[in-house]
Amino acid sequence: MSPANTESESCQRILEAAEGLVRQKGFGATTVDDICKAAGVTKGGFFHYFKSKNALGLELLRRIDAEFSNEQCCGGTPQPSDSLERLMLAIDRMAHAATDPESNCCILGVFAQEMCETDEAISDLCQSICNKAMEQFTEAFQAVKDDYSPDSEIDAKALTETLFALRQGAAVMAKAQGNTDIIASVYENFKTMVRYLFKPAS
Amino acid sequence: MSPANTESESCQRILEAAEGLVRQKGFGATTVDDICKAAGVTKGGFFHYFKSKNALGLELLRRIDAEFSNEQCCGGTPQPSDSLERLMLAIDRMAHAATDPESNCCILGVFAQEMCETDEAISDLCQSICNKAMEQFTEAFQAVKDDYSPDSEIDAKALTETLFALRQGAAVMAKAQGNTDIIASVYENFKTMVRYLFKPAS
DNA sequence: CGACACATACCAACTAGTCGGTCTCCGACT
DNA sequence: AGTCGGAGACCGACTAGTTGGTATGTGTCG
Repeated sequence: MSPANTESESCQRILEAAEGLVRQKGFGATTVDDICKAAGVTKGGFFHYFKSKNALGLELLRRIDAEFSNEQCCGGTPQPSDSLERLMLAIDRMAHAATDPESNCCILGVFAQEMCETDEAISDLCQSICNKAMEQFTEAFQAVKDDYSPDSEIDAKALTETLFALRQGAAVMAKAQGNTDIIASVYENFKTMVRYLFKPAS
Repeated sequence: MSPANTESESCQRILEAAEGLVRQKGFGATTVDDICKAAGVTKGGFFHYFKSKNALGLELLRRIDAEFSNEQCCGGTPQPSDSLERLMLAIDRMAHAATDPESNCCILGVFAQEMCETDEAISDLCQSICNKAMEQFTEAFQAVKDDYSPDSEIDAKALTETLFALRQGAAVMAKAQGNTDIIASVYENFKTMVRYLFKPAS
C-alpha cells in the first residue's frame, strides 16, 4: 500500500477510475481532477491516499503486476501434456486478455512510453513486470523446442520477445486503426508461425 | 506547408526540433516552449508558422508519411529477382530504420496512442499511413506465398499486420526495458519464422 | 509603403499539490 | 454511562506554476 495504510473503498474507487481513464487517454492526459470526478472523490480525498499523481501511477502498475502473475498461473485448469499444446493454450490466454477491453496489455505500454524516462521507480517496475512475465514464456518455448526440434536455430528467448512485442504492438495498431480486429488476427498468425516452426512436416 | 506558406529555415528547425523531442518524451509531454528553445525560436515565431500545437503534430505526421513512402521505394538499389529475398531485404530496411535512433517507427505509435482519440485529423492520417505502408508489404508477402507455398493456409495480410505490430511493439518494449537490443532480435526472429514458413524443407 | 518574418510581453485556462477545516468513530478516563 | 480527545477519512477553496495561445511591436526587403 501506498502512503496511506488502509485500502478503503474510496481508495479502491480512485484506483479503478484511474485505470479506466489511463487506458483511454493515457497517463499524462488524465488529470487528477478527472480521476476525482470519476471516482466521486474530492481532491483532498485523492491526496489523502496518494502523495502524488505519479505515486498513483506506481500503485496502478503494482496492481497490473499482480494481475499478470495471476493470469499466468491460471490454477486448476488441466494442462495438456504436450508442450506445444501447453504453449498454444498460454498464447490463447494472452490473446484473450489482450482482446478484452479490460485488458492490461496496452496500459503497460502507456506507462512505458510516457513515464519510463522521467520516473525511475515506474521504469524499474515496468522492466521487472516484463522480465517476470517473459521468463515463464521463455521456459515454455524452450520446452517445445527441446521436444520438437532441439537442433534448430530457433531461439526461445527471441520468440518470447517477439510474442511480447506483438502484444504491445497489436494494441498500438488497434488504436491507430480504430479497430481491434487486428489483435486477434496477429495472435492467430503468430500461432500458425510457431506451429510451422516446430512441425515443418505437417 | 501548414497555415504559413513558406518552408523557411526557422520553420524547418521547428519541425526537426519537435520531431526529436516528441520521439523522446511523447507529444503531450513536449511543450511548445521546449520546442521553441530547442529550435532557437520564440513563441511568436512558432505560432507564426503553426496555428496550434496540434497543427504542428499533423505536419510532423505528414513528413513521416513522406519518409515512409521514400523508405519503401528505395530507388536505384538493385532488387533481387527472388521474391523471398526481396521481402527479406524490405524487412531489413525496415529493421534498419527501426534500430536507427532517428527512426520513424515509434513516433507513429506515439501519435496513435496519444492523439487518435482526441484529434480526428491526426487519427485519419495515422490510419492512412499504416494502410499505405501495409499494402506494399501485403503484396510482397503474397508474391512470396504464390512462389513458395501457394496452397498453404498462410495469410499475407495477417503476416503484414504481424510485422507492423512487431515494429510498434519492439519500440515500446525497448523503452520499457531501457534497451534497444530487443528490436534487432525481434526482426531477426521474424525473418527466421518467415523462412521456415515458406521453406519448410531446408 | 506594405507584406512578411520574427521578437517581446502578456493572458486566460488549467494543473498538481496544499491547507485548514469538518465529521465520525473509538478507546480512555472519570 | 457519559464525555473527552485524538486520529483517520474526507472536503473544498486556494495557490503557485505551467501551458497553449494572442496582441503588439520592430526590423527588413522589395
